[in-house]
Amino acid sequence: MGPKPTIERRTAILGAAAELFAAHGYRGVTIDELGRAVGTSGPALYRHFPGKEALLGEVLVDVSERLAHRGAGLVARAAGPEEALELLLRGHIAFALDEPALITVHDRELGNLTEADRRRVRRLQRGYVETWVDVLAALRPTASRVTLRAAVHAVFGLLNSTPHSRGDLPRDRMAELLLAMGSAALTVPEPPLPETARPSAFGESA
Amino acid sequence: MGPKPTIERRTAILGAAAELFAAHGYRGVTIDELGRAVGTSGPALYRHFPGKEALLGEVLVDVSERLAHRGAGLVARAAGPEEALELLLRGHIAFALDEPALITVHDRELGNLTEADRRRVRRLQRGYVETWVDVLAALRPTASRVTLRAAVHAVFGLLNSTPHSRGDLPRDRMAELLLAMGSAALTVPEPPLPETARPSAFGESA
DNA sequence: GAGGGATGTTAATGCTCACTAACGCTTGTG
DNA sequence: CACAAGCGTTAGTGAGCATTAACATCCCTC
Repeated sequence: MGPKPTIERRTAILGAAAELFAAHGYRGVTIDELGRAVGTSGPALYRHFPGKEALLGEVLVDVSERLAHRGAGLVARAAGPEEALELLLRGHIAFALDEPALITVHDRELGNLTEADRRRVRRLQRGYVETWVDVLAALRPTASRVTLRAAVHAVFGLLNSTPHSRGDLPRDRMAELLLAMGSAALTVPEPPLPETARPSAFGESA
Repeated sequence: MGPKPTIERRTAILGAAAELFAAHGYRGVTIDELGRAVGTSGPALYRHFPGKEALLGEVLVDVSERLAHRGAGLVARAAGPEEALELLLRGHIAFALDEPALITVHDRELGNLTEADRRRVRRLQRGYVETWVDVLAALRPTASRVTLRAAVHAVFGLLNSTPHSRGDLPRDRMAELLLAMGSAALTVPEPPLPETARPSAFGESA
């Protein structure tokens, strides 16, 4: 065997890739930097991965799977939609706060994936979004799924802003804040989520 | 004079740069693509700009200035903080919906700027954020500015998600939705923006 | 204790790309 | 009418970088 357990090296590389891609973008990171980050030099990577694209693919597929699976699991074990929504929010917030690099890469690097990887990631993302939409649909039966989808994406934007924008706020304070803001945004109080224009009280043809 | 009014060409190049940088990232766009997008070929760019970095710089500084100036103007002409906040929200939403490429680039490409340009853009961004924080501080005197800053960044994340996530929702519907969600997020109802832990009723030393 | 596979290392190799050179057309002005 | 400036064009040119080659080492197995 080689100088280091091969599995450790693999995961070390994936971790470094996530960090570096998040910090400088996929295109802004070189193979040599990646190698140096795990204590080897450049081309040693090719003993573990077929290439740079494969690295990004594995990172993105992994994040997407974790989000989608955890999300589905949380909803499954929730008593009702209210609880499910809270669990989804808390779960996503914890993820965003604890793995900022993964969230950043997940948000930005879709475009640098192989066609095949991109399809896989998109499918997983869609599934995750639909999990949220299902829960919301139970809570707001009058809103269209199109609207709910847009709302969910908007809340993801809110929650995922964390890696870039968390100031001096301690982690848990930030988590509370995001939970409060996300809940509030998804349960808009007065004019409920704007729907298709109400049909005129006078019928279709004037 | 040349085949085209030089000013038109300049703005055409900047427009194409914004679109292309938003679509493929700064690093993912070549000078030749940029030229082709405005009907010339590659190096013609250098008749108008000193280089690729300068292009990105001009785009980003311009967006940041427009946001900051418009924001300050809106607040100045508002009657009170409630109205100011609504104007800020509506203004930012209109910008995000009408210039998705600019918002995207503004969000993602800070890291590819010259030191000098980055400083300028950061200063403008800070100013814009402080405009929002000032307004919010008037509305929620008990919240710390640190918390308010975090909340403002989070709402920017929500509003700026539009370019990536707007589904089939028509523009104006989306605008309403974002306004409702943004307002709700910034005026969290029950547990107000979480603040530093309330000092124990029993005093400091147990 | 010899062989072989898994890992690494340092030198190519070859492509992409920002930027520069060298040269041409067009147009407004003396 | 020259002619100079503005604007473009097509060929370099040189750096950066992913990937591959060729060669060394270590450790597990027989």
